[in-house]
Amino acid sequence: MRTEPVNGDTPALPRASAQPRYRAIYEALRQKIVSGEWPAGHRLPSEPELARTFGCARMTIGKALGALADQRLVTRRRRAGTTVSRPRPQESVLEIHDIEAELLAAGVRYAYRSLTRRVRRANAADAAALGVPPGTPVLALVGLHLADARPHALEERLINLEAVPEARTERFIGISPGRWLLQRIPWTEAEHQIGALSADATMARRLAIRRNTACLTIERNTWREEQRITHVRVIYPYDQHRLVARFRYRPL
Amino acid sequence: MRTEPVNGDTPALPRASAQPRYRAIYEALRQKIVSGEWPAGHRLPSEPELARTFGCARMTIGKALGALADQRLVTRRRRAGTTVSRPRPQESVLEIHDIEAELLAAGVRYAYRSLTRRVRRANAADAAALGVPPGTPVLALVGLHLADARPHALEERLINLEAVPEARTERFIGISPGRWLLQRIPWTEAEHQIGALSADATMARRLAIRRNTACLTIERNTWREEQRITHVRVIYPYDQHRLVARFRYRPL
DNA sequence: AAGTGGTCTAGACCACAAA
DNA sequence: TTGTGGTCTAGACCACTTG
Repeated sequence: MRTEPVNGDTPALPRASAQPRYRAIYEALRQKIVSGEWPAGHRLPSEPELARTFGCARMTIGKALGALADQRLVTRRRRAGTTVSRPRPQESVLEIHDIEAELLAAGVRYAYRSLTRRVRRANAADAAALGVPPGTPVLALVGLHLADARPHALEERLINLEAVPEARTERFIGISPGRWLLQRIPWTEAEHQIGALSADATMARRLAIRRNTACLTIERNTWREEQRITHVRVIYPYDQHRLVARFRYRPL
Repeated sequence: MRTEPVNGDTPALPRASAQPRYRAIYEALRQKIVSGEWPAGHRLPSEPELARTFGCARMTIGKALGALADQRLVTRRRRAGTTVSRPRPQESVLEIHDIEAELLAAGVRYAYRSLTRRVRRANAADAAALGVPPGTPVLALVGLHLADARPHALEERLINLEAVPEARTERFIGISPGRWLLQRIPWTEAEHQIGALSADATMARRLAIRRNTACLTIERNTWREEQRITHVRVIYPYDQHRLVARFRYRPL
């Protein structure tokens, strides 16, 4: 039992480096794993033991181990302890960015040009794509994303007017529907499908490419708390666009 | 100053629900944000204030706010406090899974069939793809991923033999190169490019599809701590495969 | 039954950035 | 200058799970 005035334990650390302590510990443990010194299945020392080793509180160890677990480098179970995970299944993550922001970042002039715009009651295809009952009022848009005035991608979009009634009168001049929606509706869930298709005559004309050119497609369904917001399919000519993503082990 | 025997503060919580306290707080705060009650730019109460509100320690609040920050729902800065972020840029994340695991999960028989296998010194194309100096010994593989004995995807792979010398003698019978590598080399960094192409005559023959069929391609470069491990391009016939991913606000 | 991780507390010091 | 988040501690209770 402690009854001293207690000023606050150790001086919270000398903090020799700018790096937080839990991160230094995280790096040290991670090194043991990626170097192979601790192979898959190896059991790490328990939290109290590591706390003694590193001379810190158990909570600090917990934070470091939690970070390793977040990255699937270790598996943690009560009683069973913390063990090195098997090499992660070949799985990674691709970030899908906003087209406009991406183009602006690349230093090209961006514009969205609306091609068609119709308010209608959802037909069978609309209902299937958007996931709403047939008859639901929807806004159907087709437009072009332009980079330096050249077609960059073709967008086909359905907006659920029950979820976003104010879209009924919006003309989308000078703003893409995606951006317009984002300024109003923060989505909470999204589903993506990435595929490929050969451009048909209409697509080819709109994108100024040859027929049957292989194109990349991204379809995205967006929800806001159970309610369907929008369905969009974006078509990229393959030779003009690639999705790129790079991943490090997350540096915390 | 406390000098009582101190048994450990409150009984660590009645724990009415199975849910940890920080998570309940996280959910409560998140609701304020996604409901619009706290719009973008709104400043949240400070940590000590929230601790009083929720009747818990500041650290518990910090954990909840940290989770919100991880998901970009709020921005945290010293002195400036915690503010609601602007609706997130249209950006999401696509998981790229291991082909074999995916097919097995779908309940189909999986097999890898090696088509060609060559050890050579990297030519210019190899060097560019794999990111090693020309002349570096590489293993070049072409193979098929089979689902229920039908071609599912075509894989073209280069392996850096300086990084993985034991691949020189491996025959990849009954195991795909990807899986073989994973069992040996945990990668720490990867870069992906997703694109589309029209199948040429060779691809079409190997995949048993018609020429010029639009295909989805995934290229992946893999590093281990600065060293290049492998480059792989996988080609999927568009009508047989789509990449799908769904994202909720991460439930913590 | 016992040991592990999961969570929590009350308090503290510090770094940083805004006022 | 000052208030904020970032980190840390020593200790505690609890839930889970395995031996």
